[in-house]
Amino acid sequence: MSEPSGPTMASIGRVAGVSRQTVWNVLHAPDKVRPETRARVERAIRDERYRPNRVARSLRTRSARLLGYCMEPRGGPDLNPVQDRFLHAVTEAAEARGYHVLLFTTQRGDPGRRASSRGGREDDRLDGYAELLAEAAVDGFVLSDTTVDDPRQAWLHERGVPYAAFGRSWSDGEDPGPWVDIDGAAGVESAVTHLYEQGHRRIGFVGWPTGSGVGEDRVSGWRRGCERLGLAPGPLARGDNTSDTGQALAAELLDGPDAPTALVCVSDVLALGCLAELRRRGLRPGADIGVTGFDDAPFAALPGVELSSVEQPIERVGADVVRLLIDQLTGEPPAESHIVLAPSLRVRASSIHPTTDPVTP
Amino acid sequence: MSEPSGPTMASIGRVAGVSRQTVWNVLHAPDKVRPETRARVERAIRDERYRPNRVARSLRTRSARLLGYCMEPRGGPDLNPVQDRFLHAVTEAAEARGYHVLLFTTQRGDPGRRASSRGGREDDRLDGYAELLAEAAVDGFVLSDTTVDDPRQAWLHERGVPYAAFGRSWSDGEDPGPWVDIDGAAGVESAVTHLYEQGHRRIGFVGWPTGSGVGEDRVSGWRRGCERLGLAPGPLARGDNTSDTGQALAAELLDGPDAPTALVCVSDVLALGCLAELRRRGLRPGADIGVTGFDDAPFAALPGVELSSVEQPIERVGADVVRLLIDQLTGEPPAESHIVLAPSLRVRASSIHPTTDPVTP
DNA sequence: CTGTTAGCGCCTTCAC
DNA sequence: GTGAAGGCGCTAACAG
Repeated sequence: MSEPSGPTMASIGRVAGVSRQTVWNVLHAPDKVRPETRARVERAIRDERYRPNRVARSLRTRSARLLGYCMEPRGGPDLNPVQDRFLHAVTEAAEARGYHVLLFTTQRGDPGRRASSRGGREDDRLDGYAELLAEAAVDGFVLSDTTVDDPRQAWLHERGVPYAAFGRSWSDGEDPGPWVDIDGAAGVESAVTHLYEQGHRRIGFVGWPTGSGVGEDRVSGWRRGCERLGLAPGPLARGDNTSDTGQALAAELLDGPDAPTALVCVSDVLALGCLAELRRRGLRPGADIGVTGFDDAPFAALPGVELSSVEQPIERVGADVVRLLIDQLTGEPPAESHIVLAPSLRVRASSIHPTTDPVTP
Repeated sequence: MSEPSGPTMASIGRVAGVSRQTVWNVLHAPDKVRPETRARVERAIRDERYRPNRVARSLRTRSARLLGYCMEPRGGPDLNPVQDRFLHAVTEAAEARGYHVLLFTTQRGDPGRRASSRGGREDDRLDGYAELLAEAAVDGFVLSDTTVDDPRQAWLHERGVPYAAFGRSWSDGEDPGPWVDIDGAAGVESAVTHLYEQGHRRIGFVGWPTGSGVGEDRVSGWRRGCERLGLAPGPLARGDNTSDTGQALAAELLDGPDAPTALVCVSDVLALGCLAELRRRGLRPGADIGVTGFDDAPFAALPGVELSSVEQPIERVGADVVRLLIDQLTGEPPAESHIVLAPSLRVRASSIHPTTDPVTP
């Protein structure tokens, strides 16, 4: 059970014939040590394969050098490719600054207290965020999948807990803390512009139900794009984020009074439903009706799908979120606290009008 | 900078008018404390929102209660839905036993030493696994995406580092350590059986290049299934895991001497390519040619795809891997060290023969 | 049952 | 430049 516990500063000191403080100096203030001594200590460090014990360091410095990240359970088939890439980016960026990511989950939704499990009496058992904090297991949190007025932001802000979020808070008044987000409006607008260039003049929008900050942001990009290009905004249909809904909404728009020749969709899943509806009607995506999605989900690039989509620079988001968070932890002056990154359209067959495309000389 | 540091055992003891050891007893050996005293201490713990400091505990017990997991960078569009779900399952299972997951990445492939970055001189800088170990930052590792004779297993085994893997080692002789894996052969065999029941008698296989343990396991399930059903194994084609390759392989098989009426594919990505080739030829998946995939990737369920696929019980795998690992850490008697779980076929349109299906009364 | 005592490995003044 | 001493918060063996 009791492992023979690796080398310590003391053991290195013994080997090198110096005190453990000299070992510390060699590691943290090398110029304060005479070259011969330093060489001797460095040699011992290498021979013994010494590495400072992270736990002991954390206890002393009161910093675990760990960033908490809550994994939301994926309900149903997850078509969102974002979480994986984001986590990888966050992990890599954190490592570059000597931090690691600690994963956790929460069963109940909100952070804060929750009812006791025994007797129904009020209890102070704390949920995931509060628990890790109280245990001093992490120094701060990385948030993602933030929603309108996300309770987590306010909760963390009130307690002065360092955090940084992927996704703005969308709150009207308050500004709880630092975030990085994608400029969804700009992304959608670029899709509108692209479709315009492909010859479309009647561009519809397939969106989510009202109330979602992300969704309204994207709608506004569609409106703005149409306006800028001198187009009357085409018809708009809304529904929840499933491809079945997308199919129904596409049918609704195509059968409506002023049928669009192109559909800009708020998500790839909805866009996929649109593609299905086009196929059902014998219409060719791109050639007959232009379609674009948002997210650049993995399936967008598949043969037989070939969906044009707005791609989010997730790796960049992860790196920036980590920077925002760790700068707080190290007391660095916060250069900026809100970062908006521009996404870019990936053009595929679903939005290319063959005749408009100047391929043949 | 210096946070006013939350409550400690000592401060709780002061509030409750007892020594900090009594506080410890209340937490770890409640029956050793007189009920009144205990009540007083418990009340103080709640009032102060005390939670034991994880870092201090770790230092003392020499156990970080952290499991390391290396995030492999995803090359290109990742169509594999597994990592996300697996990580979530692992995190949840770990939490249930008081552990958390620590994420890290490695730039270089193999664990072990790597060349110095300065001067080319041999250096003892250690990579991700070794580093976390030397720093005592984790107690063990969870592996996934293991390959044939994965170097990580041997490396960890040699050093006596606790670990558990998702994926058997596929090594011929040695048995480096505990793993959980999916019975790929059984999964494929169930696909063969299902296609047989749909009326197919000539069943081809679309596989990966030889040499992959996972791939050969699945091929063997196809052979076994055909044999058991008294069928001569249909034609076999191999290629790398892209849907373009899948399309080419499907064409090869369908144009070959004894064209199959059904295609069992080693992966969903290859199966998707097969579906594309069928569509190109005006053949209907299911009705004309049965197709099955493996993994139950998110896109398999999409409308317009409807691919039958062998689904892996990832959540179960995650839970079992964690159990195998933590049992080692706590010195529990290892009940078993190799767990093989049965996957199950999810039947969708791509493998259902309409006339064979007894729907109409 | 309760309190005393001694570290875990590191960081950080302070003397020599 | 180098060494000595104290403490972060917890665990654990031992006395009272």
